[in-house]
Amino acid sequence: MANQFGSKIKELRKANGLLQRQVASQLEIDTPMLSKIERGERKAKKEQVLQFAKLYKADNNELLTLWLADQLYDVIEGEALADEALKSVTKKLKKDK
Amino acid sequence: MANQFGSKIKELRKANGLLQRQVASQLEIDTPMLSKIERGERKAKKEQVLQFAKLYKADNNELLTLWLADQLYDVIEGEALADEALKSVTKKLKKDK
DNA sequence: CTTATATTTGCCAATATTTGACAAGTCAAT
DNA sequence: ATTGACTTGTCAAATATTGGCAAATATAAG
Repeated sequence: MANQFGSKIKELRKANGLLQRQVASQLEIDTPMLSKIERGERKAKKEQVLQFAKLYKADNNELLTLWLADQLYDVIEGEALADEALKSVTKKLKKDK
Repeated sequence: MANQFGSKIKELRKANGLLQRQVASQLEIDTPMLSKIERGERKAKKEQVLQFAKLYKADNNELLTLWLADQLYDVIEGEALADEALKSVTKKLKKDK
């Protein structure tokens, strides 16, 4: 259930000595929602990812990458052909660029 | 708009000398729906992917891979960090295995 | 153990997205 | 102008996602 992004922002919150209550109010969500985002039960919005980065003095791109990777993972989770598909899309990406 | 899977099954349909009407009835959908799947406007169900493979005497895994890759592509389309995210998830996949 | 605070869980209604179906459209060949 | 193949547009029904609240469960301190 947990995902990379959620684990990361939980860790960052602790490292910054903040409570869910404090962070949640900054993002204008309630603490149950933040709890769910941290545990990967809900997906953060892209805009919120940037807010996390700012609050925690973390790198935008690092968090955005984890956040995107989680979404990719959701697609291939449990798929036998996951790695083939990843190769295929990586290849296509290079081609189009 | 077009995607890899749609283009492939359209090509396979032609190669097998079949009309949308004929294929659609086999899959128990209407021709507008098949048209949309072929053009990437709608997503086929996994079960339908297998039906396509059977009808067109094509390889299950090849079609399933394209179909999955399209879904991955939808996630990263237009994202600046697409390749980073792909790397990240590829890495995670290897690790978990 | 009891209280106080932090986090998590469960649930629900509002909203948004996806779906399947149909009618009408275009296009090419005759 | 008619026919057949395919595409486009629209719609309501089904499904999924969302945000928020109330209640449950931890965690820590006295």
